[in-house]
Amino acid sequence: MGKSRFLGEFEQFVLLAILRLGVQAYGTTIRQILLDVIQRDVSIGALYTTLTRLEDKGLIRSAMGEATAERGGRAKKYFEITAEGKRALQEARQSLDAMWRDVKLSFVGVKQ
Amino acid sequence: MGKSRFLGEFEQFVLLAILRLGVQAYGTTIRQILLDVIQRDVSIGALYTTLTRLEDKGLIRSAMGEATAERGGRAKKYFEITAEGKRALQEARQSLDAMWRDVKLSFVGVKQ
DNA sequence: GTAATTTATTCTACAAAGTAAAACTAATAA
DNA sequence: TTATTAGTTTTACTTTGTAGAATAAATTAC
Repeated sequence: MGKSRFLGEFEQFVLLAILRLGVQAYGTTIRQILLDVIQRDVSIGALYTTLTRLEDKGLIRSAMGEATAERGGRAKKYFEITAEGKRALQEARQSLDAMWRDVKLSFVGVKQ
Repeated sequence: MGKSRFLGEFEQFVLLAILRLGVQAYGTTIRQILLDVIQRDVSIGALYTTLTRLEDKGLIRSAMGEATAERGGRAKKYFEITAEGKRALQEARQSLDAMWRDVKLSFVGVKQ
């Protein structure tokens, strides 16, 4: 079992992107979600590096799609989050929530 | 001005710790908050490295306290967050919120 | 049937952030 | 004048973040 390290911020974003894409999460769509939702324009190579690492840690798993492409192009590699991945994501969120709790009150000078 | 990079997760935690400590944020107290609130036990050296980097990026500023210690020991270095630091923190939060939005609904199998 | 074209993944290399351990500093107390 | 105490800096290394180029495997157009 993966030595319970912490999730990096980008790793969290990627996990969340996979979750919201559901069954059709693969390189290009994940990258697009990141761009659409948080305007984060990351190179596709950078994204795959993170995907590989997340899989090595057991936080996601992947499966190659059938080679039934219509308009040319290589087969897609689909990703989904594992139970451990969900757990890691929840933990990261809980920590951040805990740190933010009460802080908002004293956080003057910046509109929320 | 600091080339608007993204905040790492630990950097966010440190900024939040400083915010909630208010006027008495310095090495030891920041470390203690991290331990109390999110059970993150980081070495003091690691913390200072991050503090230094945050200051270099203009997200916090520091000031040495008067040498009026009572029971021996060196003067404290107090930290406070800058306007830019608050902004960066807000942005990081907004991105994470945006990515989490709607995800909760499809997030079955893990108690929230 | 082979050379584009298209869609996608993998590799390589480096920068930035996370982290610990040891060294150092500057006070007070014995 | 040497401990002791409370605190900060330095050094060194691991992990994450990131881009760009290379590669792969399909389809389509001569």
